[in-house]
Amino acid sequence: MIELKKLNPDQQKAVEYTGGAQMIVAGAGSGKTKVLTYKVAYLLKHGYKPESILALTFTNKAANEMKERIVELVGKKADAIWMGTFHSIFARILRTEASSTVYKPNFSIYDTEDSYSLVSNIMLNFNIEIEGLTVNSVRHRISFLKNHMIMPPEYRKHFVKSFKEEKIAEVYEEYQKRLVANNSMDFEDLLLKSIELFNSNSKILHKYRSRFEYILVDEFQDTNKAQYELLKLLLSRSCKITVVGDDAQSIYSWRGANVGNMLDFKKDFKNHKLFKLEQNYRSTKTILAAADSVIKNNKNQVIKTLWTQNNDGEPLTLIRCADEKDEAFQLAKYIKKEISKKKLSYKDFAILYRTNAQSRAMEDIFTKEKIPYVIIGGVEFYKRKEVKDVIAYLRVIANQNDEESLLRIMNFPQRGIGNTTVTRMITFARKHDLTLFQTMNRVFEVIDIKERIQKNVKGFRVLLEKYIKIKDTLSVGELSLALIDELGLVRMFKSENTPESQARLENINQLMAAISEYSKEHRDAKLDQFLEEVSLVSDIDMKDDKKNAVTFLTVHSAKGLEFPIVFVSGLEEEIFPLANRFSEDSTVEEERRLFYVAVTRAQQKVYLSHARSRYRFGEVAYQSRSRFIDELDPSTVQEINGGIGRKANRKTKKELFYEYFNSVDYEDFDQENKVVRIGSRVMHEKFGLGKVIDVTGAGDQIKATVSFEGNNVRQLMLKFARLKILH
DNA sequence: GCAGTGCTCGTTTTT
DNA sequence: CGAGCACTGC
Repeated sequence: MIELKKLNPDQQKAVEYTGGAQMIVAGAGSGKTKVLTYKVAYLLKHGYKPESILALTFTNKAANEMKERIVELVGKKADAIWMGTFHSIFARILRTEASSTVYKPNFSIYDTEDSYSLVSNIMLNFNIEIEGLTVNSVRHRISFLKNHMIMPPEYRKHFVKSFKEEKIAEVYEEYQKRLVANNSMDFEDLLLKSIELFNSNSKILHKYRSRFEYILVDEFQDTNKAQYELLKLLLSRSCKITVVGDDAQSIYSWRGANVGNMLDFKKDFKNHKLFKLEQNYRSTKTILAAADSVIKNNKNQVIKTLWTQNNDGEPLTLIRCADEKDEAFQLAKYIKKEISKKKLSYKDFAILYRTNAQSRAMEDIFTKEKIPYVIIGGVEFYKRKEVKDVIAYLRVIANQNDEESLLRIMNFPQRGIGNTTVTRMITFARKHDLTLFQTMNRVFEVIDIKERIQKNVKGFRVLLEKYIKIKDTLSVGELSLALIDELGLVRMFKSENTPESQARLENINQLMAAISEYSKEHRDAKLDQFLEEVSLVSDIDMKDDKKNAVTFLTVHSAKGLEFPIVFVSGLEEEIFPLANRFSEDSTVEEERRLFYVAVTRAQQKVYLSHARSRYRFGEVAYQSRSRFIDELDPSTVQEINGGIGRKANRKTKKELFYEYFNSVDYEDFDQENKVVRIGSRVMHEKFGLGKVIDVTGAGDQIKATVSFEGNNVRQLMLKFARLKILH
């Protein structure tokens, strides 16, 4: 049962208003998810059918959580609500309505990497070798254009003014053509093709317009032009829509998100009602004051005051560190300290950073310090090579037009179909207007391919066809299991027996576990459905909240989350704010909003850290501290002297070693001429401090037996081990 | 056609 | 520093 009494008066009013276009400006931690949840429950209570409500969120995780909470309030019927990200909802609609488009319902969804390789193939094909036109820059450009709804004809007409742009236009046109030929869409297409469909087919448009009687949008400040366009298309005359957003938390403009949508909304819906949620329930007064003191340096912002009844709380703690390892070590130290002091466990901590690369040092040190952690993002699970390879098989089995996936697996595992053969087949395919898959059946017609290799191609095709035939009779789980077995991947990785192949094997096993779990939960799910899910999940969606571990994640991934204690690391100029090659003022403002988001994730306490030097691009870079630190209201921060200089007397033995370890460059040490003797003290990057207990061999073959901390005895080849000899 | 080794290149953030 | 990548020698 829903009790509006559990809401504050502002929240209540926002829930109860159902008169038309509504905008809720909701500050960080002001209970916006709660309001949305109650609002949906309220709509259900007041006669809206679950299937007539469309709720759009930023991540699948947010959608799932919201749905769970609504189920708690109103029961199972909530399952019928249309709730998900823009991308997943419109993918679903496009599949249903595929017959009215040029696509077949089993279209593939290309991620950034797939789209990269498609662009790369096109550029190779077109022989484009122009200074400064890399595959990445072209891919970015295309993505940018699509995000801003500039299609090839318009691009050509208004933006092509140089030779370079002419070439980009050619690639862009071909890219769009190939996507259609591959029966595939990239992320942007999911939105753009939906718009196209609605604009070209009024029957379908009206079907959805009348279906969705109420639309709710979360994180409205991070919607892009196409998304806003879709909303406007779907709205009927009564304009029953609620958008929730906070301009101070707009951090996705690089992806085409347009805060301007918040202003446009006010213009486009003259009769809209504006609601504000300004009471924060999450953080301490000090944290809010600190966040506010920084964000107010932005020129572009809607002034609103966020207040809280929570305690003052502790000041933010600023930690100075020698370098990234020292930083990681100090964060570990403070986590241990907090746990021993307060009733907290590992899962109450989050370490935030600006770029994924920064997690590496943290991982090393936390492993050494035996602190459990989970990483969100980085090399995402479904993007790992071996995982993508298996997925590529499934994609081809589902959609034979998917040429990018077919190319991926053509010679994986190796079956004697090399580049030359593939190039010849593609040339043949283009000439005869066939797909690559069809060409495989006519490989005997392709000149210059040896009989032996023709056989290989035929064998590959027979393999695929076998699975294509049975794909609808087996569950996704059974199908994948049989496939993996036939490909012999497990055997392959086992026989390689290297650490890398071990890791790959692990990933394959994990993938199989995920697939069979999916199969169990979705008894009659078809392959297409599973693949769609896989294409649109993000790592944050897979976050396991039950595991007791410190969370490592980027500030972007942390959006919408909260933790009792938050560490914002790497607060250095060029890192946070990140150096921008095409620097414009607005980017610094976005970085500042990002900092605002980071700080306001915390409930009780914020630690800030910055390092004096840091490995970047393989060399040591000296860092100056972030301007955001200096913008903080000094009364909210307490600085402690960490790794550098003073107060060294307080350091533990271990700390001193870390510091020593980090303070010496390898070059300073003439390791060649240093002699390792029994009894030498050495430092190893992974194993830490140790003592040599035996030395054998001569010349290149010298091996040392070293006893490291924690009864860890290892034999190491001096040539490779890069031991630091301390004596 | 392919494996193995030098090379170079480049690193934001993500649906 | 490390992951992908083009080149080289089989």
